[in-house]
Amino acid sequence: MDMVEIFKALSNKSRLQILEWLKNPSAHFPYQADEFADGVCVGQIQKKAGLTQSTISEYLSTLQRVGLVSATRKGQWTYYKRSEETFKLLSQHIKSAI
Amino acid sequence: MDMVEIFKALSNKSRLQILEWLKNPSAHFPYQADEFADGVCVGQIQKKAGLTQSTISEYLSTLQRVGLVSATRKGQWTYYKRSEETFKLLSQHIKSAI
DNA sequence: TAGGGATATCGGGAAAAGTAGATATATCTT
DNA sequence: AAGATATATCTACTTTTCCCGATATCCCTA
Repeated sequence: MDMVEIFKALSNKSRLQILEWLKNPSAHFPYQADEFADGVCVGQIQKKAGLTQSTISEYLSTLQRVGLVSATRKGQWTYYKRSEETFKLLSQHIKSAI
Repeated sequence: MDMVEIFKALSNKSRLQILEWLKNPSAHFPYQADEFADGVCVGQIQKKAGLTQSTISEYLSTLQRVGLVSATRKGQWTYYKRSEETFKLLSQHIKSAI
């Protein structure tokens, strides 16, 4: 875990917001039959965030690079969901190491 | 707790390092009779970090602004120490809210 | 009260991050 | 194979961060 990079990724209102939405997708995004098993696609997140497509795509890739979310490609869509394990480790790390 | 600002403060190698040192001052700084009751003074931190005095002073003030450390002025020295409560809250917040 | 030491603040140049528009790529549909 | 749709990447501009040197402020002691 590169702490500096993780904290950088978290140092942004929009990215934090996205992570919160992804914590409970059904509360924040339109109905999906699969109950968001793979997460939420870029377009939905973009619509809700109100930033451009390219910005959101980059933000998600930033979050993925540091391990806070994972991506699954399904056809023309890429679904992103939280990597809860990373959050757990991060929380522990803050308690023990930092 | 302004999460974005806290994460920004943590998004820097040197500041993270300082926080780690302050976690156990006697392991990282010269002997002090008071067992670091008020923390460590700016000069000691600066010497160890190898950055300029102005940079360290600013870094410490950044950490203080977001509540990660507290400062105590004693004569011409300012001692900084960790605010453990903030770390606890942060760790919890990451688990529950983000 | 003058000098000196410790810390804080100010001003700036280089590097990185924030964000957009344009374009490329991948995939689906017909 | 062509067009439409979803996402990723590239380029560029603006804002912020990283540090520094210089200077100001605070406090101690002779």
